Formats: sequence, C-alpha cells, structure tokens
Amino acid sequence: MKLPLSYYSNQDVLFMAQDLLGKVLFTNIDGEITAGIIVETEAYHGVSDKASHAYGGRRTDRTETLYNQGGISYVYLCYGIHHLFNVVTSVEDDPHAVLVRAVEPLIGKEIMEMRRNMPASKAAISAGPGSAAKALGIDRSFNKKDLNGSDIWIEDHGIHYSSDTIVAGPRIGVAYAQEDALLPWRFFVNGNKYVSKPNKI
DNA sequence: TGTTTGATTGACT
DNA sequence: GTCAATCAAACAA
Repeated sequence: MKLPLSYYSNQDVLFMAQDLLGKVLFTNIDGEITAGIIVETEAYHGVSDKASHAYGGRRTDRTETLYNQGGISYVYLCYGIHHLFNVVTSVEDDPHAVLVRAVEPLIGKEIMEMRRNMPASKAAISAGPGSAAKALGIDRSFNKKDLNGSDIWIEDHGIHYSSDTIVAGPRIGVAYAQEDALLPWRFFVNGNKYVSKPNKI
C-alpha cells in the first residue's frame, strides 16, 4: 500500500497535487505512528513559478532539496515558527513540489491531540500547512527524507473523491508572486472541514 | 556583517 | 477585524 518511489517521478505537478488528495500521509516518531488523509494541496511549478523557492533556477542550500529526484520531503521553517511540508516530485533537476496544506486525522488521533493541545474534533487541529505538519510531528529533521522510508511515507487507501468534489482556487499567501499568485493551483476537497479557509466553493 | 521578509497561526479588540 | 511572534534564508554591501 505504500506508494513506490516511481509514483513521485510524474512530471505533471498539477496532476500530482490533485492525485495526492485522498492519499494517507504517515509519520513514525519514536514508534508513535500518526496518519492523516491529505485533503488540501498546492502545486509549486519549479523554475517558472514566481511563488516557488526554485523560481528562475535558484539553487541554494535550502532549495537543493527540490532539485532531487521526486519521492523525498521538503520541509522548511516559515515565519520563524511554522514547519511546512512538501512532497518533491518529478525528476532530478526539475524542482517541482506539492505543499500539503491540510490533512484529516485518521490514525493516532490521541497523539495529534497532545501535539496540538486540542481535540481532533476541532478542524484547527490539522487545517493549514503549519498545523498539519505540527499534528503529524513534522519538523526540519524531516527535510530531504525518503518518502518510502520508515519515518515518513504515503499510502493509497483507495480513498477516491469524485472530480466534482475536488476543486481548485488561487494559492494562499503568495501575493509576492505577482501574476503567478492568481493561478488556480490550490486543490482541496470541497466542504471538508479540515481544509483551511476557504474550504468550499 | 547587516537588513529584509516570509508557501502562518493564534491571541486579542 | 487587527497584529505580534520569531528566525533562517536570501541578498546587499
């Protein structure tokens, strides 16, 4: 059920952002296993996307992760406070990534409740990229990790949303990307309460 | 070496 | 609705 590394080599990051909806993201931290259904993503389209850290082919210590072959994680600290988790996709030297913005708690809910200090019935426990990463215990030590390993991985549980249920809209918090900020590259499960606002059309 | 800023959240008015 | 928190990356000098 664990997705093979070949899954992540698809070069169409917009397809990948949609296909990851319904997949189940697992972490194993000191034997504490938690998992959530991915319900909100954003696509970051490599060198041509002004919102991407790799825009214009920028290569730095941080962005080097993005240039790897798909199938690893890209985790960075945002606003000095929040860890944001991405799935690196496509092939080597093609720095596409999918940001996981929200998950629906599935396994290890009690552990997530401890990490977030709120009941899993509250949508805020894992809505939004910083919250989802914290609920799953993801921090910078997860950067550049193999998504087929024993610390973090993604499974296909056969959860399928109809094409009517998956909707697209502009990405959040990327106003600095000017015209690219308007691209409808945010995908989410319409009406799912664990999706950050707006969560329905 | 110094300055700016961010793929956000939560607390507060 | 507004706004502070908090720090590493990116870039200017």
